Formats: sequence, structure tokens, C-alpha cells
Amino acid sequence: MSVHSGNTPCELCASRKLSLFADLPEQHVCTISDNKNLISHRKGQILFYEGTKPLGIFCINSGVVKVYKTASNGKEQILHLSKKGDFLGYSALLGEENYSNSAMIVEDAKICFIPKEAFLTTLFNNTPFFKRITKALSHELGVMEEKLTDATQKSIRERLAFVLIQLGNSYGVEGGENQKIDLVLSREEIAGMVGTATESVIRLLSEFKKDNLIELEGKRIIIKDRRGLARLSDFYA
Amino acid sequence: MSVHSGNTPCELCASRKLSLFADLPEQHVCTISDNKNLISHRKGQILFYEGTKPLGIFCINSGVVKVYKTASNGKEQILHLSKKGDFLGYSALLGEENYSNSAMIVEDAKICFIPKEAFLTTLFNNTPFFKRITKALSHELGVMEEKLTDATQKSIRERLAFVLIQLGNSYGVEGGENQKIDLVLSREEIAGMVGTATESVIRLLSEFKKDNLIELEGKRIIIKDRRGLARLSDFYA
DNA sequence: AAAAAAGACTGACATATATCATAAGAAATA
DNA sequence: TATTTCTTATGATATATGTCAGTCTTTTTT
Repeated sequence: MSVHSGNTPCELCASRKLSLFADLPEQHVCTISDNKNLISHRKGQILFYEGTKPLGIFCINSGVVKVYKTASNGKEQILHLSKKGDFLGYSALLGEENYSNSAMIVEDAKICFIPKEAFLTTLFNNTPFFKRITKALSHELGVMEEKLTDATQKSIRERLAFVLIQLGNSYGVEGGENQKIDLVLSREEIAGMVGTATESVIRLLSEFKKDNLIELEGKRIIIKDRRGLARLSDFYA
Repeated sequence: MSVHSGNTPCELCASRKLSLFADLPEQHVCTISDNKNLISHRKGQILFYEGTKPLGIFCINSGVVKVYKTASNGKEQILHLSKKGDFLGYSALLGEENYSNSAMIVEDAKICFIPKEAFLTTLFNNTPFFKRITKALSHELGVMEEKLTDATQKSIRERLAFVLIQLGNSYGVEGGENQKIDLVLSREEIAGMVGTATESVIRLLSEFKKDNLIELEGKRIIIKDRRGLARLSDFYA
């Protein structure tokens, strides 16, 4: 975990333009920039733990992070994956609560840490920015409600198909007819996204493969028939 | 659905003190009060539908409302129940999206409608109030994440036990050793809260009864052994 | 009050999925 | 390179829960 303080100011940061900081006026960008800390993280490292106190927010520069909760049976429920331009941990800060979930690096990452005060000051002195954050929060809530509904009303097969489609949307690289999911997740992690047992994922993946919906290339998954998966996922019902 | 415009100003409203409006300065309370509309609703009426455009927020004066999503199989997933002092629909407004869920009256209710402009103006001119709303939103997100995790990792039996405990907490009236849930929900609605089939709820409820955890009095449920239910719900694991 | 509709309940049954066990393959470590 | 550990894969098995069907009860409507 290496620190590059000040390294690349936010003013020049490419991933900032993807983020909620995109339209921040220069003055505020500078406040953030002066206070941020860019840190490199390796796969497997923890960004924060459920139950601990948030001291700031994280802005992902590169890499992938999984945000998850650990259930009482020890299994991880992955709430979402975050990538370049995404903010992490602002919900706990705004909720004035300890983290309600944990975050772990899934793909080597560079992440800026912005201390609480700098972030909140900017927020409270810039209503448009505050609005944007709140909008993101509201959207996240809607997404989570959707996930809950899917979790209770859809089968594992449907949910897995849906997760694959989403992974394709976010991490897919096109190649002819196919779409390769360019992100290495263990079967256990995929199970954590779907909310099922690892063995079920493995079994269903080989079923999907047999049905020519996907192809398996080691840990990587290639989507061969997106529409087929969509049909299976009950996406359009 | 009867309208009592202006009826009982917010300044004097008892349920306001329970709400996010609690600490609003007088000036802003008046803005809200001048614009609000108190409406009486009967059980079964719809407050808003998923997919429609929000025109304001709702503040519950009395009664109970269920907020739910309709899954592709037609079943309702109840996201939460709201009662006196609760706000409804602000998430869609702040997310600048159509409603992501629907709301229906479960117990006859009096509800104030506050038009979008009055609400947003107050919000954007009162940072502490905006903070409080955002805090509530963040908290809701955490709760939803917890529900998702429970939905994927716990059994129906555990989830039903947990729902009963929560209903006891929110709508329970004490009576000796027992706690009566003073809210009439159909078995189908309880199933919607748990995220399961109606028959499963019925079966499990009679099992709980046989195990002396609860008692059934028509539609009403009486909790006889809260700790037993908590143990069953894996609450402390 | 009678009729109709909706809801609660019980039983039979099918099956998706979790769990356990074991083996093969891949990756990490010595 | 050898050894150990982790991950993927496959099979066998148990069971919780969904679905369908039918009866009884309660509520609503006429």
C-alpha cells in the first residue's frame, strides 16, 4: 500500500470526469485536491470494514472494488462492484453511522482518499454538488430495492444470468459476436453477487456453457448469447 | 379520499414532531404548512404507482402504508411499512426519477401531500434540514442492504421470525407476558414482507403457534415468546 | 338474509438448491 | 521441482419451499 500524496492533482485527473466531482467548480476541486491522498492497493486488500468509523470517502482512480456484507453464516453478499470514477463510503459519512458494509480490492487499484472534513465542507458549501450526491444516493436505494425484489422472487438461474449480463455491460470487451468479461472473479465471488452457494454457480455456469450461452476460459467468462441470457434472466417479462 | 386543505397547520401537528420536519425553523414550517394538503385515505387506496412521476412528498399523519415493488411474477415485495411521522416519496424526488416503488394504504390514514416545489425550496434553503434528509436516505440504504443480505442468506423461517419481531417492535401493544401486533395484515402481505409464498407463511405461522412462540387471534398475531423468535431468527449469531 | 367472492388453511407433490464428499486442476509456497 | 494449499468441478443426497388442488371460514356484495 503505497502513498503518493498530491500525486496528480484532481484538476488533471481523468477519472474525475467520470465521477460525481465532474462539474465541481475549480475552487472546490482544489480544496479536494489539496487534501486527497492517492493510494495503491493490491488485490485482496481491505479498504474498510463493516462496523468501523468512516474517516473520509474513497474515489476510485483505477481498479475494481467489491462492496459486501458478511452474513451470519459467514458468507459474503456482494452489494455492488465499483470501478473508475465511483465514490465509496459516502453513505456511511452522510448517514453519520459506522460502515454498514466492507470493501475489498478485486483488481489492483489506485484510489484517492478524501478526508471527511474536506469532503463535507465542499458538500455543504455547494448545493448543486450536494444535490448530485443525494441523487446518486437515491438512485442506489432504488437499485438495492430492485435487487431485494429479485432476490426473493427470482430463481438462482435467473439471477446468475442477470449478473452475467451486468458484468458484460460493465466489464465487457467486444470480440466479434462475443463479449468477454474482462474481470477475474472467483466462483465464490460470483456466488456472493448472486446470493447463492459456490457449487450452484459452478453447476449453472457449466449448464450455460452446454447451452451455448457462454464460454469458459479459465476464470474468465465469455458471453456468446446475450439475448439468450436476457431471456433466461426474465429481464423483459 | 377527502381533502382538508390547510386543516391543522404543521405548526400544531403532533406527528410533525416525530418527523424529519421536527427541528425545522418556524419560517420554513410555515412555507410547508401553507402549501400542504391533508388527505384521508381508506385501506387499499394507492398513494403512488411505480413508474409514475413524483409531484411531491407525503407525510403520514396517521395510519399505515406499505411500500412495495411488483416483481415480474406478479408478486409484491414489501420494502417497508411506514407510519405516523414517516416521509414517503422523497427518494424519487431527490433521485429525479420516477417512483421506483408503489405505496398502498394498509390501515386508514391521514396523509399530507407537500408539493415538490415547497419541499425542495425548503430543502435547498436549509442545509441542516437537507442533511437530515440525506442522513435518513443513507440509513435507508443501509437497511435495504441488510435486507438483501438476509434475503439471500437466511431461510424463510428465520426471515418470518424476524419480521414478526419487527412488527412487534413497531406495532406491538404489551399485555402481560405477551405482545400483540396491532396491525391487520393479510397472510399474503406478510409473505410479501418476508419474500415468500403465502402458503409458506401460513404453514410456518401454525408451526410457530404449535411451538408456543405466537398465538393467532384471527388475523392478529400475538407474540408469546420474543426471545424464542429472536433465537429462531438467527438474530444474534 | 342469501349469494358470491376473497382469504385462510391443509395436503400432496415436485424440484431447485444447499450441503457434504471427493477428485482433479491451478496457484502459491517451500 | 516438489509440496502444500486453494479453487474448480462433479456426484450423491436431503430438504426447504414453491405450486397446485381442494375445503373451510370470513368478508363483502347483492
